[in-house]
Amino acid sequence: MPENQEQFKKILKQNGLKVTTQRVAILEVLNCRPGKHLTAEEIYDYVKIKYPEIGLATVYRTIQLLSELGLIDKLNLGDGYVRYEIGRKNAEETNGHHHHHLICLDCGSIYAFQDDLLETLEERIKETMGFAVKDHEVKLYGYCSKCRGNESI
Amino acid sequence: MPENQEQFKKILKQNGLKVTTQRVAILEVLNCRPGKHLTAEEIYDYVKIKYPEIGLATVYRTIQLLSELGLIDKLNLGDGYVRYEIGRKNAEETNGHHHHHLICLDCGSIYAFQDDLLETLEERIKETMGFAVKDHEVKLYGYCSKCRGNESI
DNA sequence: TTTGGTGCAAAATTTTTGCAGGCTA
DNA sequence: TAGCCTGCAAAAATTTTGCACCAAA
Repeated sequence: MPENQEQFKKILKQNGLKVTTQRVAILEVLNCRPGKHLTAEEIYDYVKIKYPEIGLATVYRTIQLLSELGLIDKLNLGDGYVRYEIGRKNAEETNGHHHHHLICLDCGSIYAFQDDLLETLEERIKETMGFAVKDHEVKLYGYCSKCRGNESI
Repeated sequence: MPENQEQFKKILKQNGLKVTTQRVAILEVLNCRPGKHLTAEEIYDYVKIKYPEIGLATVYRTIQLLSELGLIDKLNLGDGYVRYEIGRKNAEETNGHHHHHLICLDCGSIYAFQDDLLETLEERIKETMGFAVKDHEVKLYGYCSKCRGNESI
């Protein structure tokens, strides 16, 4: 993550933005938790551990900024909270591949999986509807193995 | 929609719920606009045309109820609003098939398309992860034909 | 030094809840 | 008639904004 951090600073500067302690700290929180889906409030709580002076407004302003820069991804998992996670492009592990979410209707657990299955679909849509797909988001709702074991659904 | 309305009343009764003017009116608003994605406030405005006495709280309570009954679908199109549309199972036209959304990053238009492509994926997930998929939601972000014509993106 | 960024508090939004009265079954 | 449902208003919860001060470049 040190190299990741350098990358981040460069991106800020390239966009005429300043590198502040708060911005680095917020990205760090998300970067240390790939695959975690945090709400603004949760990010705020984590950042406060290291920087208790930070304000919630700054968290909101920063995640909006990071989201626009494509450094973090905004998620709506259907539970009424807007959530964020480190951007696909930045998380080394995911290699820039899309990943999607499995949401358990019983226990609420969220699992990630990767798949490039949609590529053929996206091409077809471009041909038939003239719509050029740039990004996608897939959510599958169902019951995870744990919950399927517990009860008979 | 008259037969649809009978069906709706039956469902309410089956669940021990009462058939009220407000509930019928709200479902009617959504039922008359298949494919439209309305926010609670928008639903409220439409219903008020016929029933000016209705309260916003009732709209919220009712859409939550209708959503639980599966009569309407909750949508998060990423624009910060929670939206609703008539449920797949009830909209005759869609035949109960899943439909997904194309969201234009430029003009914000939302198009629907149908596809059963995910079925093979869902089976694979069940086998490999033990996760039984019951429903899915797919959003594709990109640029629609109109916007692609206007500018060179 | 200059400009953008931050913290705080207040405001704005969106959604939920409590309660007295009204309507369905 | 009994109990669910509604409207209103107040409360909650989440996010945005204004402003004076502070910090990065």
